[in-house]
Amino acid sequence: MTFGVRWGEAGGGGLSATIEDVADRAQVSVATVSRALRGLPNVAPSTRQRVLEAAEQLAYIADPSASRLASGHSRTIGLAVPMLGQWVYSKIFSGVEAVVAASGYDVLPFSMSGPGGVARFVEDLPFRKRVDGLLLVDAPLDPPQLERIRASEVAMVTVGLVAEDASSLVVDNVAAARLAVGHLTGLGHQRIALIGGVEDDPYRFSVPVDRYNGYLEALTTAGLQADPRLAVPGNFSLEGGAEAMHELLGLSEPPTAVFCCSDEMAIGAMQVARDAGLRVPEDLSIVGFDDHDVSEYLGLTTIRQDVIGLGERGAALLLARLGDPACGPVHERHPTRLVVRHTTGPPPAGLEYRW
Amino acid sequence: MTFGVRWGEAGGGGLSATIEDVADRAQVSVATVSRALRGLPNVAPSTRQRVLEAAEQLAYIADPSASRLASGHSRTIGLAVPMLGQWVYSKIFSGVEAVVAASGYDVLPFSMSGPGGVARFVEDLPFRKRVDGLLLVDAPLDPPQLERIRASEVAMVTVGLVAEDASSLVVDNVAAARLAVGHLTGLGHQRIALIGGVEDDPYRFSVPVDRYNGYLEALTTAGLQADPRLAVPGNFSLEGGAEAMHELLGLSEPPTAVFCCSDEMAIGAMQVARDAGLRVPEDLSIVGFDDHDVSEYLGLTTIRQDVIGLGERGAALLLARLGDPACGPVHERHPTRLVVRHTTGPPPAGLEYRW
DNA sequence: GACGTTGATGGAAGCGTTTGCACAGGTTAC
DNA sequence: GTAACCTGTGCAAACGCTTCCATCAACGTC
Repeated sequence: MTFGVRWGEAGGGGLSATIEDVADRAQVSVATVSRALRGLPNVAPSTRQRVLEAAEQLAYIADPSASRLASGHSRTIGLAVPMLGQWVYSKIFSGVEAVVAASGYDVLPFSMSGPGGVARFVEDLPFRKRVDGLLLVDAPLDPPQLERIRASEVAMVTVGLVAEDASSLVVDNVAAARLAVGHLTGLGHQRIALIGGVEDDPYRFSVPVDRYNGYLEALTTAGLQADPRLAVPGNFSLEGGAEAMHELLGLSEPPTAVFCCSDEMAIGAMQVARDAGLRVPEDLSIVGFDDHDVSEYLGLTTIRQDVIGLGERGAALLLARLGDPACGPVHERHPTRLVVRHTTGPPPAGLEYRW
Repeated sequence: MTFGVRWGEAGGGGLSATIEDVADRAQVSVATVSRALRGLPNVAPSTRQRVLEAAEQLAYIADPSASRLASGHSRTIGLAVPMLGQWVYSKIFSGVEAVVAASGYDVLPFSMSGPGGVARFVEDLPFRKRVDGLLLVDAPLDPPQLERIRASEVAMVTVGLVAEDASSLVVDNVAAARLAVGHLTGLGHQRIALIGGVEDDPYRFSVPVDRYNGYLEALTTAGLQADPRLAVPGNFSLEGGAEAMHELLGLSEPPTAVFCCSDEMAIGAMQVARDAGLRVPEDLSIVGFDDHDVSEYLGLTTIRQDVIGLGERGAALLLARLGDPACGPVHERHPTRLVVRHTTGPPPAGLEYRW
């Protein structure tokens, strides 16, 4: 047992006060301290006051490990994303962190891009015994994998994929892509390329697939035929977008417009196009996806989605679920919208009657 | 006590196995299980083997709360940054996470931009009792604040500021800014603006101040006189950079070159300049700072610093310190370099003899 | 005035680990 | 052949909380 007196009003210096120190100082039992500090009922106001003062003077905070062990709750939520450091996920992260921190929970990040990738994540379930809830973002999991995660018995909210008995938050990537490409066909473009995900993606992320399908649908709607040579992988990175654009420009019949599945790829593509002497949008139209921070300043026409909001909402949903496990899963669709800026326009006149 | 038999080879389904279940199954005491699983010495190879198998069959993992409580170590490091979601910090984060995850530690993020900001962070010390070590990034702390954090007795590594008895990682922002501005003076510019931090920054972040000083030094070296109207705040954001550029263009004698303290601000500035009909670099040269992902593709001349590496190195330093608390603090300076791309050139000829 | 009721409190048993200590048996050193 | 050591193991006491249960006083109620 430690002596309360060690904790001067300076509030620091040495070992940390325990609940017992507070109890001694407030002249009550540890049980009462625990109740008083957590705002539980059945504590006399005067007692609570005394406990609060004692805790304040000792600069006491409950040891989370002890508290977790005793209560069985970690007051922590896990956030698993494909890759920390990618723009979209860092924004989602900041949204999550803000909401979670405000509620007194901790957030524990997991990057599924580490060694072993998603498979390793599902194999190890590294969040086991450390989180109360898991926010799983854009993880392309098959049913057995989902089942394995579900068996770990943490509350789950998924973003970007739907899993029964977990709440989910999705954006309709198919519709959004259709919208973007429809914008191009509406302008009169007939030769429209797509810069998408990874070729033979081992992870089978759904985002690029959905956007690709939306692209196809929009072409069909416009009565156009898809040319497979116009759909090239861009790896969701600037470099990938640039390479893809190079490839497209090398075609015998290059596109008059490009739909890029992310703004990063669009930026890479745009730069290559300009380096090649093409004017955007006079010679080539470009549409992106995400509405990256810089897109507005680059004048990039794109599909806007509120990524920070996605993180905030996902976190809120998860916290609500933890607060009341009875409430069933909800499935929400988050809106996207087309933001027309200055990288899209009608196809070059000279080309219009080439076909 | 639970029966080992509940844990089929399926490895899941229901409550989680405890160390006691493993002990029962391996026919040893819990103490031996603990030692065997953690690779401690004085365990017979055959025993260890048996324990490992039992643990494997039960899909056992140690409960971190219990382990933390008993051992006094959380095997967690805290990462405190001014603002999650800002490009620089999300990159540092991803560097940290990679290193920390590989070593089996958890990382707990803190954003100092939340309610109350840095002051609140120092007041509450939210990482208390939850981390073994703290990686503190770009926090502008005064000595009493640093002292308060030090009193919380966590190992600390700082990035972007120097604190005695904590290891630190800094970049020489003064020299880097000098280099950037020296590049402009070398090209013949005489009217060089600076787009910097926040006016009367309540946080007193050192980064903008240092870069400003480097700017002044470079001007002096070139025999130029600083014009206070040419130094405007840009808030380290795209929007701020854009506004700052507007302000600069409104001057009776606008600059021929601008040094921006971050690439984001440079991008905003560049866009405004172009919208105003200025060609970059023919009419206006722009230098940034950071080497943002998109900078290469925008052709932005900038100061490159390896932010991911900063995170990785900081994490490694912290882990080393935790592994061997005896090892003294180290202070490292991380290199920066000027990357000349296509946004800088000589000042417009017509203007050279205006002054 | 005896009696359930309610509110405030304390005692004590966990929670699942780690770790200091004790101990048995087997070596090695003289 | 005894003393001094290792090695491998188990026992049990922490670690600092939460929470069930019992207790006790004060309060109407009939």
